[in-house]
Formats: sequence, structure tokens, C-alpha cells
Amino acid sequence: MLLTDRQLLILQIIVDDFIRSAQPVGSRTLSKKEGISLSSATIRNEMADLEEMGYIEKTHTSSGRVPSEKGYRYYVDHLLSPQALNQQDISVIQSIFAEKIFEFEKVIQKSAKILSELTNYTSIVLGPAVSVNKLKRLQIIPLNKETAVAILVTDTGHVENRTFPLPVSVDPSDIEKMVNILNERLTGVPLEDLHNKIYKEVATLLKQHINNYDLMLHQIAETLKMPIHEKLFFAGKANMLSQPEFNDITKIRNLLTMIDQEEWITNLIRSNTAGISVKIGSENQDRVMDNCSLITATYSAGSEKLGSIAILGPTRMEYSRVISLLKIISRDLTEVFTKLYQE
Amino acid sequence: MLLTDRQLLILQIIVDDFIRSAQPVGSRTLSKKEGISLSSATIRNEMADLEEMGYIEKTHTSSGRVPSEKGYRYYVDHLLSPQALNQQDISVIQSIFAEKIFEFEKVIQKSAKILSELTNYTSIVLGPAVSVNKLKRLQIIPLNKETAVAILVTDTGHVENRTFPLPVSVDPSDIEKMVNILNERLTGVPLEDLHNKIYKEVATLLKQHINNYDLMLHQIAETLKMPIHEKLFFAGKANMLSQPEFNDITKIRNLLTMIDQEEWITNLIRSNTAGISVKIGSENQDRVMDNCSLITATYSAGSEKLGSIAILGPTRMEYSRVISLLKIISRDLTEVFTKLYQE
DNA sequence: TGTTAGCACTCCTAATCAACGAGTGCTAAT
DNA sequence: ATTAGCACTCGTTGATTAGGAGTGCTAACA
Repeated sequence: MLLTDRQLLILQIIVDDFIRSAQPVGSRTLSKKEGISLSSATIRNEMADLEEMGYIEKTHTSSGRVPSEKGYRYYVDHLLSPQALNQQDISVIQSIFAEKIFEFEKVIQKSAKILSELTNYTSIVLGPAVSVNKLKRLQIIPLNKETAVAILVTDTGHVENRTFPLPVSVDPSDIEKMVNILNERLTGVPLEDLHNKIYKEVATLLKQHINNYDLMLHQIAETLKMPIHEKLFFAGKANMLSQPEFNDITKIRNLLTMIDQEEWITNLIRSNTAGISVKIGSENQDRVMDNCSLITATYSAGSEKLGSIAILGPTRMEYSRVISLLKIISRDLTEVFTKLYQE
Repeated sequence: MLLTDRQLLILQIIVDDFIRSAQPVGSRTLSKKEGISLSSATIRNEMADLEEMGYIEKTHTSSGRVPSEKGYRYYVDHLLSPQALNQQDISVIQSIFAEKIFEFEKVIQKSAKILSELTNYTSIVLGPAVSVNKLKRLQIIPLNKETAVAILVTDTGHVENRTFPLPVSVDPSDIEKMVNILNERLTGVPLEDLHNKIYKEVATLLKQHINNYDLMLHQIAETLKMPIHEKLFFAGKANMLSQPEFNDITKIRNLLTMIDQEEWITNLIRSNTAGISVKIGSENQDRVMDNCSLITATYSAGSEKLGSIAILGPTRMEYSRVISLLKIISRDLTEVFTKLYQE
């Protein structure tokens, strides 16, 4: 059953109004909106229909109407008018990229901060999966007789380091030889493949050149095997506390506790593979997200997806504005990283 | 005016009871405690005296008594019976150090997590000031024609990295020469002194060996000058939401917002230079901490202070337990790092 | 046939009030 | 010095009330 133009208009105004005020919207309020020249009684009839179709709900028998999840979904899919950002917002966003950028993480972190400040919601940014980056250089630096630190530099300029125990009485010159061979053979290999590659292709080569290579190699290989998690950045966690739908402390506690579980939130955000994704309430598959919406966008370098940038807010979220902001920032991030990575 | 033994006993029970129940303590409740064989009327008289001296307060004219800040202070200074931790707590703490440890940050982070889980308060750990660590090795790895990443390894195994722009058309062999000279001259120098040292002692030397050294050197020196902040780790921020004194959302929001300001919280925690410090309520110099206490301990390597470990909770905090836990963990951390750094 | 005025009804909210009880301070007796 | 007794205070709880916003339905209207 299709919605009439009038029903669409009413639905749109209800959602817009509720997003603004957090108060259920009544027929009288609606009838006085400009763009509407109907009596409250007519609107009541239309609202009854909209409710029957599941787009809006009452909080109690004689209350005004509130958008249902289905209503938000329809609103996001069909009624969203792309909102032009004002000049002030735009210049704030540009400030992210104002300084010359060399450090990946700083840009990401600053984006998260700005985004949460502009929206008053919580922003979450998932850094790039370092494990697909390619090795630029491996260095091993002995700290003392028993430990050394292995340093991996990727072609993107990311630096990973791991401390590991040195086998007893290993010869410094052997380490150097080994590192040279490893670099020769492993440069350009994605970090996640290093472990395999070492055993499959490099081990035999090392055997010929270095005494007692195996213990050392094993140690290094194990060290490099540890998974490299995508980094997660948050900003504005406390913003959730300002939302009227979270005046219940236990709700907030549950939500904040969940958010602190990096693995959970990473999965939630990573599932989006391209473009903008809007997940409303229960679409997020977890009860703690019942009153929340999550909007995610991705950023890339060239055609390769690097990471995601997300806004978590109440279902009563300013979808239009948030989507506009995410689009701009993800576009700008993509632009910057494309330049940064591919020169 | 000194407190009599009986007043001490009553004060102690009031604080203990209030810490446990979060409810004002009345004279009748007190009179029924074991160890007390006085009528409620007598206790009322004593309580009136204690109140006059400022150790306890009423929430309203006919309510039971609640410890004042002065009362907590006295309790912490004189009435605290060092609480023995049970076996379970101890084994949980030991689990921090169960795996063989090479990575500093992991231990710190795990300590924070365990500490917040054991106490149900918020734990904050301040990592060591990297800037006093001494340079073990400097490496410069060109990423492409325009940028390179500088890597600093300290004698403690900490790795810092900075990406910076390469001067145009710099010769790779010059970079190598330069790095060799810098390593030769700068090894053992604290990171915070690098910048000075480079200009004072190394510049003239480089001049003799390398063409166009100045632009490159300047770039490196500037790169190294950026301040290295102590890292800050949090765990259990959401625990604050479970405390009954924070059932007011705006209070929590203010507190959480403050905590998110790294600089502020760093200063708060760093001020403690040794041992255990207990700051109660307004002793923390900020209104948002009015109902909070902050207990900090330090950890060291040998005799050198590395960082701090802290618990933030309500003034109605389990001081005895928290202090015991902090003592143990800071002792264990010190032990581990002393070994790790000084071999 | 679509629109609207009118009206009874529902239910939330805020205010008022009384009953209760936990706790106090004070006084007088022990 | 201690304590029983008592009047008093004040927060909490529950019931009651009034007001208002909003609804659904019916009947009249264009």
C-alpha cells in the first residue's frame, strides 16, 4: 500500500519535528505548521492510517505520535532532503586538513573529534587495516643481551614494533645478515603474509648463510604473527549523556559498557564496505542499540578501502546533517590519503 | 581538641557503614553494632560532638550522619586498618604478570583493566615520561621521494616515530651518512635533549661531511622537537555510572567530560611524586571532583619514577581495599620494570 | 466524498495532602 | 555519665485531584 503525498508530508513533518524537539507530535501542532492547511481532525485521520501501516507510534493511548523504526527507515530512504551545510561547519571541517599532514593517525583522530563536536553525538573512527599494508622495511634493534625490538615500517608510513627475547648468545653480525636477507625477500609483502612467507621462501635461504638461524628465525616469525588490530578512535562519548532518551542511567551504562568492547564495536562498524550506511535501532542486532542509530561511511586510498568513520546517536538523530557531514569528511579523507599513499 | 577513643570508634563505624551502604547512619543502627554497648541516646550525644567538630554531617535536620570530607580525611589518616586482600584478588593481580612481558604498554593497560574490575571504580594509568628515556637508535627510512619516517628507539624499548617531508632531491647515501653520525653522537642522550644537542654538538660535525646538510638537519631536528606526551590509559569509565551518588546525569556528564581532557587529568595524577596519595573531594581543586576521591600510586624502575597508577571513585570509596590493591600493583610493576630496564 | 467542528474519553503530569517512620535534640530520671 | 522518654523535623510514599494535551468517533458541511 503506497503512501499518498499528503501522508508523506505528514510523516516527514512528524519525523523532523520529533528529531528537533524529542516530544511526541500532536495533530494540532501539525495543523499549525506552514505548508499544511488542514484541520487537526483531518490530520488525526491520516495519522491513524500512518500508525496502522506502522510508520508512527503512540507512547500511550492519548499521546502524540512518534516515528517508529519503520518510519525512520522510510524517512531516511525517501524523505531525506540533502541538507546544505553552512559555511561555518565547512570551515571547521577544513581545519582538520589545515596543517600539513604526515601522520595518518593524527588526521583520523582529529576527524573524530571535529565530527563529534559538530554533531554532539559520539563519533567512532576505525583506522586502516594495517595488516594489508606492505612491508617497506624491517629493522631489528637489540636492546640488551636478552631482548630486541623488531620494527616494521609499511609503505604507508605506519610503524609497528614488537619486543621479543633474543636467543642466548646470538651473534650481532648474524642478526644484521639476517635482517638484510629478510628485507631483500620480504619488502612489498603484506604484513599479514609475512609469517607464511618467512617459512615458505626465506627459511631455506637463511639456512645457507647463517649458523643457528632457526631459533632466531622462529622467534622473529612468531613475533610478527601477532595480529595487528585496526585502531579505534572515539570522540564525544559523553555526548550520549545529553540526549533526553538516555535519562535512564542503566541504559547509558549498558551502552557505554558495550562501546568499550573494541571487538564488538569494530565488527559493527566494519560491516559497511562502501558508501554511507544507516542502521536504525534494532537493525544493529543488539538490544543495547535499541534507541540508537549508527551511520557509517568509509574512506579509501584510491580504490582501496582503508577504514570507516561512524556516528552513533539516538534513533532521533539529525540524519540529514550527519550524512552530509560524513560524506564530506570521508570524501576529504579519501582525497588526502589517496594523495599521501600514491605518490 | 582530641577525639576520645569512643568517638574514634563511632566515627570509624559511621564511615565504614556509609561506605558499604551509601545510606546516612543513625544512632539506633550504631547502637546495635557489635562492639558497641551504648544506648542510642549516648551515641546521639557523641555524634553531636563529632558533628560540631566537623567530622560528620547531616543531610537534613533529622537525618542520620554522613562523613564530611574532614571525616574521610581523618579516617584515611588514622583509622584505616590495612585490609588483607583475599586469595582470589591476589591471583587476579598475578595474572597481569602471568605471560612473559616485553611490551611495556600492554602491562600498563592490563593493570588498568584489572584494577577497575577489582574495584568497580575508574582506573587511570599514566605511562612513563618517554622524554627522559635515552636514545638507543635513530633510523630514517624514506617512504618515497618526498617523505620519510624517523624512528627513535629508546633504551627502554619504546619506539617513537614521526613522518616528515624530505628536502627535494636529497641523496639517499647522504641520509645514511647523516644517520650514522647522528647515532654515533646522540646515543644515550635523553629524547628531550636531542634537539639542543643536535645544534650544539652535531651540526658542525655534519657540516664537514655532508653537502646541503643544513636543510635536512633542520627538518630532522624540528621533527624530533615535538613534545612526547605521557600516554594515558583508562579502564572502567562506565563504572562511575553505577555509583548511587552519581544518579544525577549532569554530574556524571561533567565528570566524564573532564576526564576526557587528557591534559587536565594528567596534571591531576602526575602531581604525586612517590608513595600513595589520597585526595578527597575538594582537595582535588575542581568542583567536578567534589564527590570524588582520587588515590594515586607511583611505579618506578629502580629509584627512578616512571609513572602513576590511580583510582577515581566516589568519596565514599573503599579506601582500605583500594590502597591495598594499588600498593600491590605498584610494587609488582616496579619490580617488573626494574628487572626489565636494568639488565 | 473528503473535510471539519464538536465532544467524550484517556492518560500523563504536577500539585496537594496525609500517614508513616527514621532520626534528632532535649530533659529528667537513674 | 548514661539512658529512657518525648516532642519535633523532615523525607518518603501513596492517594487524590485538577489540568491539559491529545485521541477517536460522530455528525454536519461543502
